[in-house]
Amino acid sequence: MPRKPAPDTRERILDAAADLFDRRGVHAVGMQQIIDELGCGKQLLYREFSSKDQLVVAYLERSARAWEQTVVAVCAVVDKPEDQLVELVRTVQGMAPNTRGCPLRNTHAEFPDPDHPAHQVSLRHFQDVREQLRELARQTPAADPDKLGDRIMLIIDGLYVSGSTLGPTGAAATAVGLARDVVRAEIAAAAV
Amino acid sequence: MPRKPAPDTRERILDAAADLFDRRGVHAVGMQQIIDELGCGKQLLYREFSSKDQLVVAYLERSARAWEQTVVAVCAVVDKPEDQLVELVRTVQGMAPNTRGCPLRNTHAEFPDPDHPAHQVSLRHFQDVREQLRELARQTPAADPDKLGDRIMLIIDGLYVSGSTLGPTGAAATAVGLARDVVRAEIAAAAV
DNA sequence: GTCTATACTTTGATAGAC
DNA sequence: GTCTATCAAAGTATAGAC
Repeated sequence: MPRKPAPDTRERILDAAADLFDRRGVHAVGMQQIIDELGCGKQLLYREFSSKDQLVVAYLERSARAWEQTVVAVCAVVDKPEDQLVELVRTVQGMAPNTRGCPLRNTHAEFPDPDHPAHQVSLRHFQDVREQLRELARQTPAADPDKLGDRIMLIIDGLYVSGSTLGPTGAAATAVGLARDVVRAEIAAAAV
Repeated sequence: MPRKPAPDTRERILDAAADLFDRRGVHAVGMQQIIDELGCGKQLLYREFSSKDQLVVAYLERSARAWEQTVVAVCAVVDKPEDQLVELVRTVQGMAPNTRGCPLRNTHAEFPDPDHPAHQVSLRHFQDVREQLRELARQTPAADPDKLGDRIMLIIDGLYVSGSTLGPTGAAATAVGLARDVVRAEIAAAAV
């Protein structure tokens, strides 16, 4: 084992934790497993995250940030807002099949207690995403932007679920086409 | 009080278990809680279900049966297959907001291990539903029935997720309208 | 002093015995 | 129906390596 400067301890812990949480679920992963995976001591983990709940919250916030970055990346590559919406769906379609679904959705399902911080953080994320998609839709010439944003969100939610269970050839395969149709229809309705 | 005839023991146990599982999640509910809810002895429960896993499987199979009955009920009330698809979405929209989402989806998220019986039962259900929706779509004059069935499934999945998190005024509010548009578009495409 | 590794305490669950 | 064996996991504390 090399020396331990460990300035990026937090990130390394989150890397290991996220990998395990994503694959096996939060409840199924014990703190000891994360420690074993890291090859570090218990002290270090509990120094950074004083409880499992806090670790889970950090994991969720990080997953939420990853989504933000996805949106930023898509918007940087694609010009028109209407194409950005479709491209977002395509991006999710590319990711979902290899995973167990959206980390935030899965963790939300694992923590039904409304008082639990993990529940609150994920719920907040869903509200943010909805507003974000509506905002994006408002930049298109859609007749009803809020409706369009909500429909894209519905498609993304369904895509995550279908894609992670039935795989890329399941119902998820139709998501991008559906998104395109939805965007087109809403813009056509405005042109009348 | 009459002696123990208990022909419906299984159902009574499942009633109590389903109620708790639906509201708090499977992992969060202990066998003792179910027993307390029933007011019965532990023996009785373990006589019917020799382990928690078996109880969970029975709970899932029962939830799957409930879905089948929903489909049957909708098909009995509504005539045309194209209307049946839309009505199914409307039915889910009516149920989802008061619940924590689809019991099968939630439990699936709680048991990521592919070897776990709960995982397998729920996965099987998703495959069945997909085939069922495609079959229904084949009875419509849709241009591409399989695509139509898949899109309805995607909408239902998204609806369950959105409806149970953001509530009936969230993105879920657009689901029925979207389903109607999708059905119409697919039938219009066939008329060309 | 900082990090690893391990032992220990407490809690809560399944499951079976009486 | 209560009582108990067993086990796993969250945290805490401590002993020891660099």
